[in-house]
Amino acid sequence: MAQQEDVFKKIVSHAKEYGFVFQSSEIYDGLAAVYDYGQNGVELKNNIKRYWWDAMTLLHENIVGIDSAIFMHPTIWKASGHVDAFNDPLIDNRDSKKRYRADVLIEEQLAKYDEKIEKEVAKAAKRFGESFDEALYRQTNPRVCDHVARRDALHERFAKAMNDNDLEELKQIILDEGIVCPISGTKNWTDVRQFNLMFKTEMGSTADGSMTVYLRPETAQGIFVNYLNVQKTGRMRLPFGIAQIGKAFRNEIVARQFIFRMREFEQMEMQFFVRPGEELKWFDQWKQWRLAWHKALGLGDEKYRFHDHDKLAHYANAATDIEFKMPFGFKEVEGVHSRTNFDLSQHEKFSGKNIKYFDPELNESYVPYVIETSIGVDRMFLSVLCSSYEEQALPNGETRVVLHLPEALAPVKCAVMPLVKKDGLPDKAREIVNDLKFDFATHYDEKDSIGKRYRRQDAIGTPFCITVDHQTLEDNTVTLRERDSMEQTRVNVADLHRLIHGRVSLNALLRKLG
RNA sequence: GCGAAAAUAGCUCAGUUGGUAGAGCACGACCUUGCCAAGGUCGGGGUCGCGGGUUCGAGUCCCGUUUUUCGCUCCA
Repeated sequence: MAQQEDVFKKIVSHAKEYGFVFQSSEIYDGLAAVYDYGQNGVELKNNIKRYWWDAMTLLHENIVGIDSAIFMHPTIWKASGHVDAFNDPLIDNRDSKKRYRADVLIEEQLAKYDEKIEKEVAKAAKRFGESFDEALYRQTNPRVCDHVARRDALHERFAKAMNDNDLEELKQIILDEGIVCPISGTKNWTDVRQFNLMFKTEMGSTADGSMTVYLRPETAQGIFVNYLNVQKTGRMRLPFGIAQIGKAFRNEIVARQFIFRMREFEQMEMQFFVRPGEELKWFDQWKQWRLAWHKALGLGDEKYRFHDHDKLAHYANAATDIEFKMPFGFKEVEGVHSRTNFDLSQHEKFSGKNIKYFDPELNESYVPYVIETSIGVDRMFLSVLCSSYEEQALPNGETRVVLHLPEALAPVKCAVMPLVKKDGLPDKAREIVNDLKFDFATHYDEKDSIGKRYRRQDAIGTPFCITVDHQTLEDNTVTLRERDSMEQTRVNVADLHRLIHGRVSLNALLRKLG
């Protein structure tokens, strides 16, 4: 394990050293859990997105894409449940280092009063031979009266504090009630803090005319609120899907593990709209399709597993994660959720608009059920990077660092290099670059020894190196060196395009998916 | 957010009891060479994360802060 974490550190260093990922605002000491993609990282990331987008929109005639805005009407987040679910008043116990939801602690205290009251009333009922309700109604026992009064007062005070979002009052209630940490048994509490996981900003430039808007915490809602626009203008029939790639933002309490959990991240989401009752069939279908998409990259089938959720979110009736074996363990890369008709029904309720789908075959209207596939671009990026990284011992006793990136995803497809920087070889190499550059990301490099240049390309995962030597000037052939095997073959310059294209195009990858 | 550790050149690191900031690699120029990280010469690059304090003097000691890593916690 320690060794694996060591490898992870090296991968993070490698990502920086070779222009894949930089920390945001580095020269200003950085910004926590925010990262920038460098010159090679952006290419790899774009290739991942293209692979996903094409797999969705080209291979499925009933899936189309959209690009919705990051800003959305704030009521959308009330409808989706994010405003309530993402707002928890939290409090820490300094002795046990445990964190609790302040409202839950107080609710538990209320429940204790209820227990006490119930106990006393039951005792009274037994003594006077009354029913429980009769005894409760009379409330003659002063101890019961006391508990009831305190419970009701607490209830009122708690409700007001929650309604006013009064965090100081919540803490005061916890102190006044003498609530202790169940673990440490102490009352050594921090202040109550609000952890709002949604970023807020103001829309409208004047102070009084502005409204609070949120940076979306997921891209899905942009699809839900547009589903009927797409269905009608695209004349879509169920089942159909809408795909979207875009940024989402979460003000995570703890964001760690490099780009695995960031505050600003990118999602690739596809919402698939189906008839009620057919959702679980489609859920299983999408689980298989999505796993096939991952496995086609050839990162290693054993590195994937499903993790079915036991505890389902309020909107779901089935959910699974596709987990990938990162250096720090199996981690969620993608989620496949059966979201029922929760989101669409909520939007119908909150917007007051009819957003039912008319099914011409059944001749009836209904709110469709939704299967969601949601994958984190950055996590996908990390899984590709981690599984590609190798420190390879060479027969000559040296070590090379090589990224065995899937060839279609590699940021640079080929590098053209003159064996020596004289005798017209650079000119010939430039000529080849000027032909290949229209179709492939092509590097030219004449600096340092040829071996060093090969290693540089290995380090960024370039699948092919093309070397121009003196023989090239005579018969127009070059050596084509493969990244993984380091083997060289002599090929005609005229064949380069075909040979490279056959290996690095997304087409080959997509065909594996049918 | 709590606790622990760390922060010195692009990278990896050294820097003694406090006394004028170093190495290797990388980078730039030139020479030599030519198929898997070659050699030589010269050069650029650091207010030692940031801010205070102690001291004649702080990379070094103290306090605060930021960032990173690890553990806990959280993840609708």
